[in-house]
Amino acid sequence: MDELINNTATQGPHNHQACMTQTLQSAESICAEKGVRLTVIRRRILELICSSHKAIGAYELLDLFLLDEPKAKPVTIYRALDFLIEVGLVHKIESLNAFIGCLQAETKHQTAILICDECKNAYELDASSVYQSLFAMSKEIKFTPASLTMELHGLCSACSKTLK
Amino acid sequence: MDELINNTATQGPHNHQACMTQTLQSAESICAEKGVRLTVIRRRILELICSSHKAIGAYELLDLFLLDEPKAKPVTIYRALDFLIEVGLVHKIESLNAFIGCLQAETKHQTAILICDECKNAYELDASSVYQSLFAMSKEIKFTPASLTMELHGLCSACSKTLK
DNA sequence: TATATTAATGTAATATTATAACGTTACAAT
DNA sequence: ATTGTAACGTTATAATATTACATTAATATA
Repeated sequence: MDELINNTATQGPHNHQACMTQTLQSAESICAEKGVRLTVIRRRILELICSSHKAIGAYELLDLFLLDEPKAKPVTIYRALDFLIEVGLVHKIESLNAFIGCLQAETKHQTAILICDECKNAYELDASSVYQSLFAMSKEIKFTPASLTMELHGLCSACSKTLK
Repeated sequence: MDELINNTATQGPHNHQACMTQTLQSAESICAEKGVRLTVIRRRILELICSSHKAIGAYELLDLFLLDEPKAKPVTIYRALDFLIEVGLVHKIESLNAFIGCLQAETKHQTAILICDECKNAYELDASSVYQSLFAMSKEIKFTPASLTMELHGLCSACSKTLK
């Protein structure tokens, strides 16, 4: 059944330090398993992305990364992002040109991204059923589906209340 | 029931001149009804976008527009695009930073965009059922949905055959 | 009809996002 | 140790999009 992925984050404050530690450990083992290299740079960029659940832009990321590595250039960030996206550790939010960490990179998943336009937090919702139905619809008209981008903008629970 | 919108375009060659004429006439009446102005510039940009079913970038559009208006600047294009999108005559494809004309702007619609990665033609599929189900899922976790971006990449019928 | 008001456009500059090209270094496999 | 490949450094630039402010056109109102 479809369900929310990073539910701790949506349900209010969570232990973010633990969340990050877990994400990074998971990233290590995923890369080990795939035989790809989570270098110091890549790991650091992932860490920066995962330091919150807000979507972050490449140049914001660069600004943060520059604090460690004063000579870093945009391409350093984009290369790391390409890698992290390829491996499935990060998602790009196309409607924002920004990036979020993936909290369930181990498992093959078909998710919709929920973006709060107020606080900018982004969540992933498992939407397999929706994928299936859209893929089926497209196949009916002989379209061969490859990849689906699904981004739902709106207000998260907390922000909905605040703005009431 | 969900169904393909611009099916003539997916099913093979269609009378594109008629398709465009109809789209532009429809645009005129939509703007009249809404009490907004489809100026010469806006109409021309819409015409350029609708001259094919391929997604077109803002600067490609500018190159075409410059043939008429040699002094045009990027902002001219973006302003027209903002207007056309606002009115619902054009959609932005976020995953391509490109634009397509909307073939059913009269009727309120909830569509997925199908993008052929080979020929770049883009279609709209009515996906109300998918919208409903995703909106419902998001509400279950107290997320207040506002707008949904759904872009399915793959291969259209014609290109699937060709590449076989 | 004159005038005020708002919407649209002109023009220049610049911000933001992303990639290309090419050299160098680090790592891994023989 | 040598060699091939992957990662990174460095510079430059491409591609996408917006801001700011002046001017003109359209519409509304006196």
